Amino acid sequence: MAERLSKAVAAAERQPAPRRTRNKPEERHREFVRKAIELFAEVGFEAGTRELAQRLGVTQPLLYRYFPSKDDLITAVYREIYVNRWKTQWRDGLLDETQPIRDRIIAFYEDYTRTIFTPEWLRIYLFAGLRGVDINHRYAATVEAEVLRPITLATRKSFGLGDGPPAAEEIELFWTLQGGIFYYGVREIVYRFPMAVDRSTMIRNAVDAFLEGVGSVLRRLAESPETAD
Amino acid sequence: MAERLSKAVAAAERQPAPRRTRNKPEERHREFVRKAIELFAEVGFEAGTRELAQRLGVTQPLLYRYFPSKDDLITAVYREIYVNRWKTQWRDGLLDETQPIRDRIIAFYEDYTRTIFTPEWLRIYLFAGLRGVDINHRYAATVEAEVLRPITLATRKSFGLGDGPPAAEEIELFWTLQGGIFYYGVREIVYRFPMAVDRSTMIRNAVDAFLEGVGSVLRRLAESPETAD
DNA sequence: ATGTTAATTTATCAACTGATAATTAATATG
DNA sequence: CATATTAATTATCAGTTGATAAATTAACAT
Repeated sequence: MAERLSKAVAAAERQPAPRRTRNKPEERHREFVRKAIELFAEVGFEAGTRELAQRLGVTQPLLYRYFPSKDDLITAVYREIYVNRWKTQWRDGLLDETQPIRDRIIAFYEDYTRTIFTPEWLRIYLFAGLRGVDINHRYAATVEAEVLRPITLATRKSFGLGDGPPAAEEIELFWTLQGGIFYYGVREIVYRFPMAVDRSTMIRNAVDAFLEGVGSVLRRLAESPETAD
Repeated sequence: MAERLSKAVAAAERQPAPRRTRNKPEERHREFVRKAIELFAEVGFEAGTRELAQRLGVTQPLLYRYFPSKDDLITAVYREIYVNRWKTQWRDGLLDETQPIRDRIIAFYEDYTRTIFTPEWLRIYLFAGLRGVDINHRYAATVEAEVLRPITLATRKSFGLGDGPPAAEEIELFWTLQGGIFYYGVREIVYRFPMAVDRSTMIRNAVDAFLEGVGSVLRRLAESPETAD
């Protein structure tokens, strides 16, 4: 399978040295990362540096002038996707009390899924998780601090409940909603299931059912003593 | 001179071939698959056949007496995990009307997560999904037919709603619950997050909130004409 | 033009990959 | 005990991998 491909590649590379024109280092750097994201999303991190070079129309050793090792390239990929694409306005929108809680949560998930429901975001996130890097830990901590805590507090408030720091059990409850929506994306983008319900409808129904039912559980948790610590 | 000596020493020290005793082919086959599951769960499918052979205390070419190719070994691994570990009693339990719907659903997720919340099950499932094999499609079809449809129908009934075939939107609603619980396992087992809430509590809260709120959405869907098709 | 600098290429390494052929030895069978 | 069978080994191949050193050449300053 890979043999035939490599043979074709070898034939193509035997060309009389296309001798690419030079580029500014910064542009190159960004270009490398961009194409690396594309490739890693398709194949995973085992993708060869030669394959990447070929897609860039460049020789393989050149990559090592810009990244000391393949791992450093991978790190740059992480930064680009999971740090640079985070929007601080998500938190702000969730805390904007001029809007009803339902609208705020739905608007957040509409925009959030627009950001992360791409092969690049989701596939590389799962690849990273399986690899055991700490990206996922750091990202989840951000989600909890910037999204789930605000959602929990805002929801509590909308039910007329106290506004102390959210208990672990409360946060976990909203993780279930987050996970349910996230996994819709995994099914659609990663597993490539034919989805019978469109994204917006799914979000609306999930949030409606959740908000309708979460009140009773939150009330119970507010009354019972904190068991989890 | 020194080289010749070291070469002689190396030859002498080259273990006198531990020469494993023979085993029955069937046992070997099962043993290979078992250890392959272990290895693939750890490293992924790029795990080397030599590493596997070493863990089995066996030479690498021997693997090819039992599996024509590495891909055939991987297929055997899939079968073992995702076909052989499926319990038909899950469906039966969900349809057992002598029990309240809440108890049925909680009991199901308790047992189901006991089966799939292992590194082997979850990691290999994600590896397979990223690889683009059809395992995940087939498995999801089973989940939908054997779990989500029964849950949907049973829940509908418990709310005194009609009992026609479930609409896609209804099924999708229960996929959100399924995905939320599934993703708890991914966070715990794959990402290795320190979980602040134990599995049973998470399941109970998630199911309670869901059942409390799902009624209103189901009623709305029952009244409005089928938009999704 | 001329020389300097650095971007890019060529050539190459050692380690590792899945897979095959030939050989050895343990077991069952007569 | 002799012999056939086959489980398991050794040896090896061809291809791929990440990475390094040295040679080349494009761009730019003078």
